Amino acid sequence: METVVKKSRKQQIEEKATILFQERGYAATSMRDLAQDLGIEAASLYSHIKSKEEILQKICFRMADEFFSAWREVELENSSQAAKMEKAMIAHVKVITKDTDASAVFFNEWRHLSEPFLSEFLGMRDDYEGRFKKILRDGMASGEFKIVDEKFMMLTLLSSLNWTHNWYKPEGNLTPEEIGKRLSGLLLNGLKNR
Amino acid sequence: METVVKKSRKQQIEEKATILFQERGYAATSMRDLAQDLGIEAASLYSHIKSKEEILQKICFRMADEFFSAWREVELENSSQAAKMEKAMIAHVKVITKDTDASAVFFNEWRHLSEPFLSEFLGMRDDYEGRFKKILRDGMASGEFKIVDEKFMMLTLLSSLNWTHNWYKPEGNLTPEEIGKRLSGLLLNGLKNR
DNA sequence: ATCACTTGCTAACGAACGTTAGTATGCTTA
DNA sequence: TAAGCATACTAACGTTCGTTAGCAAGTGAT
Repeated sequence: METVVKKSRKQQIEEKATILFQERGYAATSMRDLAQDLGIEAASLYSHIKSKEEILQKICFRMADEFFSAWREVELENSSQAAKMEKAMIAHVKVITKDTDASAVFFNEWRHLSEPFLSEFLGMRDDYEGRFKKILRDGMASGEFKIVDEKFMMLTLLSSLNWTHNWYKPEGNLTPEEIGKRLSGLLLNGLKNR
Repeated sequence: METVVKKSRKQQIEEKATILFQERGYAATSMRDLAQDLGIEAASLYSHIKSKEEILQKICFRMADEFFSAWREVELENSSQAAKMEKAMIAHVKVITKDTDASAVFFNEWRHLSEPFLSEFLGMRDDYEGRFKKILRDGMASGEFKIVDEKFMMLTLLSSLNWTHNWYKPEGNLTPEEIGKRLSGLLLNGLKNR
């Protein structure tokens, strides 16, 4: 027996918008496109939302929240920096794969945010990247990692992680957990001292 | 003494457009924006170009050409698959760093191409990715590389390479050659049998 | 001196854009 | 039964979009 949860129209709008923003990009998606996909008139959208950009804001900041929330369990890991990094990478991939459409919008369309949202967004991104850099720094300080260019390593690491939204398929044979493990294995193997 | 090469207006248009497309995205860049940056009227652009999309096509297919051209010297490398992969990665980074703006457009805006250009573009991308996969396959067949998921590895590899356009600065302390070397070192270390 | 080419303008086209105002209908709750 | 909320409509607003037509001035080559 299934429990049918009725989604509010507002939620339906945001979900459809996420798909369209991902497929065509924010700027190339019109409110009339969105309305048509929902079977209503464009003007009717405004009974539920304030503006087109509001939808983008919701998507971007909800994803940001999820990345930060997922970090909580990362902080619990204290055995080694390698273990901590693996946990961080797995957590990151889990968030992405839970909603690849929203992730694509998050990664590709944030620049269409207006101020002050843009600045807030970039601030959060800096914070998040800083957490990865800190693990690398701590690992190098303790001798666990080779000395490498911290920023270079962080960028390479995150680029591999963040690309997963482009190819992950829930029906594929790799679970999010396994993807995170493989990526950390791959990228940390060349990094570890032994 | 400097040699001043006068650039044709058409070329100036394409260069400015590249910058704007990179900054704001193709769809969010208007012909009036572009014209204003050049100090002329929007209508005047059409004395030099056929359409907005023509500019995008030029950028995308010129970049594609450069990636394929750079591959020629890769084919000369036959000592080992690891050496070949390193050469491929260096060549790839060199192309990206020679024009990071055009690269950004190439990577992010190709979906705004109309048919048949879109299909042609995707075909070329498949071809190019196939070349990386082949090096991996050959390396695994010869025992040089560990057996891994070929597609997964190729995607991870290319995502690290392709992200460089986002952070590379010509005035930085890393040369394109060194970036390619470091990336191949990092990603291939975990891959090699030893 | 003429021709061709490059470069640019003004004016305007039809289409699409995000959004607002005002109204109507039906459902749920008090 | 009344109130309030969710939902959707038609009509239209002012703006911006990519693009075209037609014209004009300057430059370099023949």
